[in-house]
Amino acid sequence: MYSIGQIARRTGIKVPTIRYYEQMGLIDPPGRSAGNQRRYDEAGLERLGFIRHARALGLSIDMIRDLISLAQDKEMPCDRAHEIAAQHAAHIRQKIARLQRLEAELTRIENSHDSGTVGDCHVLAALTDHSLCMSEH
Amino acid sequence: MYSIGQIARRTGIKVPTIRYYEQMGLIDPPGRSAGNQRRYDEAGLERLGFIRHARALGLSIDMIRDLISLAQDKEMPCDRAHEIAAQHAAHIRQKIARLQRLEAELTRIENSHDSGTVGDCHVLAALTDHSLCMSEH
DNA sequence: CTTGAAGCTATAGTTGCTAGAGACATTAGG
DNA sequence: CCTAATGTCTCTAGCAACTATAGCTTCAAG
Ligand SMILES: [Zn+2]
Ligand SMILES: [Zn+2]
Ligand SMILES: [Zn+2]
Ligand SMILES: [Zn+2]
Repeated sequence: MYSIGQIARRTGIKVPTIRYYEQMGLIDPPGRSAGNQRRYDEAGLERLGFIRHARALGLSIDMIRDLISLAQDKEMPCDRAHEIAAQHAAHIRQKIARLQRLEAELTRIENSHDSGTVGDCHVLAALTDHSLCMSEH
Repeated sequence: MYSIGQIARRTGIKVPTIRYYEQMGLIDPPGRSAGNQRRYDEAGLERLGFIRHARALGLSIDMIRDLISLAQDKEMPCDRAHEIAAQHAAHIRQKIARLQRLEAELTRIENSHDSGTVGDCHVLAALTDHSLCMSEH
């Protein structure tokens, strides 16, 4: 039996975050000590490890809840898990593409040197005026 | 004189967002009609255009507020503007790098095929266990 | 002068936590 | 066994940058 602090140390998830995950329904409410403190078993530890890794990979709380519920029955087909992963990967790729467009514009803006006063600052002009941009973003 | 709705249409910023920007101190509170409705002039329109483009480039409200205040005096040196832009570009580059690491892992996970049941799903296993990952993320 | 669209304020919800307050529980040392 | 230090409890509020709703007032066209 682990206290919430021990679980926090072992998983690297902060104590309030663990309570938050419980509130969000990602973990089953654990048993309690005589004094009403949470006591976790190995299953709880494992579950939190899963959540930690899934969050580190960028999955949302909702996706994680779905994955957990469909992982309950080992006999079920896992298509939905693949679907969630693919959907998330697509989302990440979109984000990357958008950020790369921003990065290109920002690099261009960064490299435009000027006389050094606000009045004719190329950086400020470029931030103001999208028509100076080379692409959409 | 433009109403808030006209400004919204011209800038592509939603009406509640314009009011929010006013509350955040990004735009000077505009004059009001006899019936207490906001009335904007060209300066207000231009300011909102600046905010819109800066937000589209990913700058935070705080950065934008700083840029606006330092752009007030045309005679001042613009070093700080360059600094803010560079700082933001660096931040975007960091984000891209992190997302690319995630993307690599997710692609690997996506491409791992399996028998199709939850019990031995490679996707679920990979999401659970970081030791199956090829890199940090 | 009426009516429907647009505007007003204030409040709450979104996401994924994080930080505090104030009270109670546990544990290690003496 | 007692005490002090640390840990844990619940509840509430805050972050960023909006978005949505409710209930009301104002505007502009016909
Ligand atoms: Zn400059
Ligand atoms: Zn642009
Ligand atoms: Zn599978
Ligand atoms: Zn991993």
